[in-house]
Amino acid sequence: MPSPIAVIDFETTGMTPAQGARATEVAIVLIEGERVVDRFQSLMQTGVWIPPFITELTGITNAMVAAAPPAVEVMRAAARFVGDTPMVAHNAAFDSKFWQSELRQAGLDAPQPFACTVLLSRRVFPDAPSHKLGNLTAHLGLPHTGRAHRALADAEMAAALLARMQRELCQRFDLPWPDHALLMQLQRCARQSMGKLLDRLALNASGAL
DNA sequence: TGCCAGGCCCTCTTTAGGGCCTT
Repeated sequence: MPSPIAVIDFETTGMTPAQGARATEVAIVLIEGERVVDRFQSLMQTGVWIPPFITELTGITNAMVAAAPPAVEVMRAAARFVGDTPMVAHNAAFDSKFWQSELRQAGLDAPQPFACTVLLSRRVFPDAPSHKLGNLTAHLGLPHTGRAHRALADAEMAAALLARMQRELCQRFDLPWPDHALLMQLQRCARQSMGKLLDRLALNASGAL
């Protein structure tokens, strides 16, 4: 049984917590292999104003978050949901910063390691015309999961993309189902060294080494 | 009501610049 991975997506008021941006919605999809085994989703109230262009992008309004539970409450529930499960996000540099920032403001640590589906997809599908989440999932023919730029739909898309890449790695290199540690290793490789790493793993898997 | 980051990767590179990706 493949070990679980938590795929997360935040909607926010801006690009970075360093400039005062806060989360407006979080969704987490727990997957084991290719199977979604659990989901967590909630809007959250931080008191930070949502600019109109963000509302246009996400559909999330100031009225919606005003009626949502406080961010501290939501993040504590999210942390309980994730536990120590390793995490994945599409452009993890973005979501991991909000994960750390929102948990810190809720008085919690964020010890979970993050792997990134953007970095991985650039390795696994280097010839894809675009590595934006929506474009890439459409290019690969993955199922439509709902309104783009809502947290749960995007987390489900990223989870489907991750599973597709893991299956691709299994088939292409005759590997066992790649775990989070291997995904972390792959995302850090330059394209050539990724090939060498996978060749070595494939030889290992075949018993040749 | 609105400002606009940062890490990664590629290449016409490495004493750098520009594009991609996330909201």
